[in-house]
Amino acid sequence: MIEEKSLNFLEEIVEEDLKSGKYASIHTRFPPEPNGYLHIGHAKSICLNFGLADKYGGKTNLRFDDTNPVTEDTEYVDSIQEDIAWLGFHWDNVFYASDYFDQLYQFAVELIRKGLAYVDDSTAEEIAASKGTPTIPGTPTPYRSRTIEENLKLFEEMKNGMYKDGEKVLRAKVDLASPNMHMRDPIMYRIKHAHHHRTGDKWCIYPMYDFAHGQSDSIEKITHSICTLEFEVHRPLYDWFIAQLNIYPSHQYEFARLNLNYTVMSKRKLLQLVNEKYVDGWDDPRMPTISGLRRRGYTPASIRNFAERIGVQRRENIIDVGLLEFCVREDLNKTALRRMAVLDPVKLVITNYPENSFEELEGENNPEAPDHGGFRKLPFGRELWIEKEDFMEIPMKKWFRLAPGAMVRLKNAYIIKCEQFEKDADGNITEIHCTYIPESRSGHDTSGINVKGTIHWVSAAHAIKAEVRLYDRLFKLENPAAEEDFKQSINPGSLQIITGAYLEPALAEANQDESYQFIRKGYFCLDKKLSQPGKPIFNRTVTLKDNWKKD
RNA sequence: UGCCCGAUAGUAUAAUGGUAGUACGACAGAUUUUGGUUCUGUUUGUCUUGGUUCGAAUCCAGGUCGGGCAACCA
Repeated sequence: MIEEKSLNFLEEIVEEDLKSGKYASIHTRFPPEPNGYLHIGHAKSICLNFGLADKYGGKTNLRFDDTNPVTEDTEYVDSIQEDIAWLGFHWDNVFYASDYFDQLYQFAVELIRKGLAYVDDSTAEEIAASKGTPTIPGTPTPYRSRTIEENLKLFEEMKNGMYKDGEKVLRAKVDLASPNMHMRDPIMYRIKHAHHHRTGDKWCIYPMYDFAHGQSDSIEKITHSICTLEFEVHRPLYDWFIAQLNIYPSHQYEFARLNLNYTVMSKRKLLQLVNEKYVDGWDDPRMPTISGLRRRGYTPASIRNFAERIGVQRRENIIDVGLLEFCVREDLNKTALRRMAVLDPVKLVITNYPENSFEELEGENNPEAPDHGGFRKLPFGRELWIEKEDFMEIPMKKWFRLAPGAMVRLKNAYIIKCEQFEKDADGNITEIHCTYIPESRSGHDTSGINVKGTIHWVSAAHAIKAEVRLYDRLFKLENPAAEEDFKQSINPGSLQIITGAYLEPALAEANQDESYQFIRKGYFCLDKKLSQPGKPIFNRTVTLKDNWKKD
């Protein structure tokens, strides 16, 4: 039987609107402000907006909400488009709120003509004071009663640059006593003599969010304008402007934004991490940005699947990063090529294997793929590198790996037995001596010996050296944003750089578009920014799930 | 304090007046040449108090708790 997947509340609304004939088709939009890079929270919104349109045969616009030239930049415009495309979504149009500045100005004039807007000369402090408090109604400023003619003249003078920043604003005349603070004569336009990344110096007045967003939606005939919960109180204003202007009635719906534990999700905080060099940039692999996740090795499919699994609701939530990690493991397990890499090496000598003699073994590329994904060559010899942590001088209970006298399987090779080991003056293990069982070669094992443990290795004579970067969560606390200073909870060990890792030779042909599972260690990919031909740098995307419980 | 929104296992998310289900996690077992994958099983939940009803997670009322709103930010 086929279980029908239940709809989220927005899908229900859309289906109802389509069924009732309210709309023949739907049109959504994704409206980022180009003042920072997109993060995983935006990915949720992108998947929602584009996903809704895809599912119901509608369209989605990308619209840059660029009404504040002081914080916005084309660098962000470019990165945003790159990230959305990388996630696998296609927009119907790219628009900018600034495309509508002329139209918006006309809308404002129209409201002035209707007596629904006025120029206010008060300072920001005076306006704030006159708005009252949630429990005390606001009071009009002396400018509220200006005539329509005067307002028309002053607003045009504002546009023509006759006033300095902050000298005047245009306000909507709504209701100073409204219990909703956003209805107490909100500011529509402010003066900013600032260069805009698209309109240059054409304008010195810029519309506020409340007088740009809904109007832009309406101009584009957006049917379902989906935003996050904090804009809920703006909805009456959104509807008011549309009603007073009598323009296309777009409707706003709100959902709860994504929160992830052990990270921060505000552009302001992420910008701080970048500016104050706590990270390498917006695309640092520890950042929750889309570009960071991409550099880390996350796949578009894993992020889309994550967005699907977390769902859409109106209640506040904090998602466990473990779910994101699950999604990327699930995806990479199916596709990543298996390779061997020793991150923390110790020499292993097979004393009964001839010196200066090598043989070529084979290893499957991916046990999950049809025909094992093919095989790659694996040179084997007398001297190998293995992981330090795979040897214990005094083994603990349930230890399956190497220890004096113990036997393990070398992955895709032979069973070996540990005969002795050498230590330096400080007690560090420097060399392990084993004997191998010639009849135990993988695929041709006639030894009849069964071992519990299998470890990875690389031939010392053939290994290539590489830098490997291991990442941990950027913050020590589940909810760093709740702290007085979120930077206090930065995890000092979030990046571990290993310069002397040994990789199997097949990894010399590693390419940037592929993910690799370093057997028993995790999923890795080349760092697209720092890796050089001949000097590879690998990023750990995520560890393998570790069910082994010591003790 | 005024207005708005929300509350289902540890975390998310279903059940749309009729058996509280699913995923992740955790725990146990099977399989395994990755202590991976896969498979099986176990565990844990309707914020509270009333009301309506044959029947309430769902509808109503009061309470509790959490979030949002008083930027010339979005």
